[in-house]
Amino acid sequence: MLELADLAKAIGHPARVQIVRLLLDKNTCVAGDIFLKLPLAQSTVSQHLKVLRQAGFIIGCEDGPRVCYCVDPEILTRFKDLVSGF
Amino acid sequence: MLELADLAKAIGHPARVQIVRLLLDKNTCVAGDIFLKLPLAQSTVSQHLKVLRQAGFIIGCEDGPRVCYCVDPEILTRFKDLVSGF
DNA sequence: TCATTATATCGTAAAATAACGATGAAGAAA
DNA sequence: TTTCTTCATCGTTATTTTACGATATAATGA
Repeated sequence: MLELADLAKAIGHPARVQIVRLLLDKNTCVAGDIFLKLPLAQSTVSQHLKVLRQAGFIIGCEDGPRVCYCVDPEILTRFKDLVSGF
Repeated sequence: MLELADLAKAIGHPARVQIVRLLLDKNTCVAGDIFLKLPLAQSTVSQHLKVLRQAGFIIGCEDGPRVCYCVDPEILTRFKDLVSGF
C-alpha cells in the first residue's frame, strides 16, 4: 500500500525516530526541549518536526509562544497495524 | 533506535513495499517476474532490490542464470517487533 | 512601546535517491 | 564456440533530502 511507504519514510531517519521516542516517553513535549535533546541545529530539527507533522505522526498545539508536540495515537496505531499485517 | 530508522527507510518507497508484498504473497520469486510486475525499468527495480537486500529484508539465491528472491523472515520479524514496541 | 523568547521558514550547499538506457558478466542453449 | 537470456552495475541526470545560518513572525515581559 502506498500509505505504508509514506509512513515508513517519515520514520526512516534517526533524528525522527528519536523525536517520536521522546514524545512517547514524555507524552508531550515543548519544541524547545526537543531542540535541546538533539545534536542538530534548531532549524534542522524544526524541519524534521515538519516531516513528522505532514505524515500525521505528530500534532503541534500552540501554547503561547511555545509549541507543544505530541504523537497522534491514531496514526501510530495505523502504522503499527500496517506493519504487523505486512 | 538507529536500526528502526534504517529498516523503515528501506521500506519507505512504494516500489519496495510492492516488492516485499509480492515476495510474501508468492513466498519466493524470480527477479524477472518482479521486473514484469513493476512499472519501472529493469535497472531501477534491480536498484530497489539492492536497497532491500542491503537492509536485510530480502535474500537472493542464485538459480542458474536467474536469481530467486525471498523475504528474510527474521528481519521482517525484527522490523515488526521494533515497530510494535514503538 | 520595545526587547526578548520561541518557533517556523527562507536561502543555500552538499549529499543521497530515483530513474533511465547502456554495458557487463555468467550461465544455458544452439 | 557463439548466441541468448538473466540480472547487476555503470554513467548520467533530475529531484529530494539533510543540514546550516540567517531571517521572519508572533506572543510575552519589561
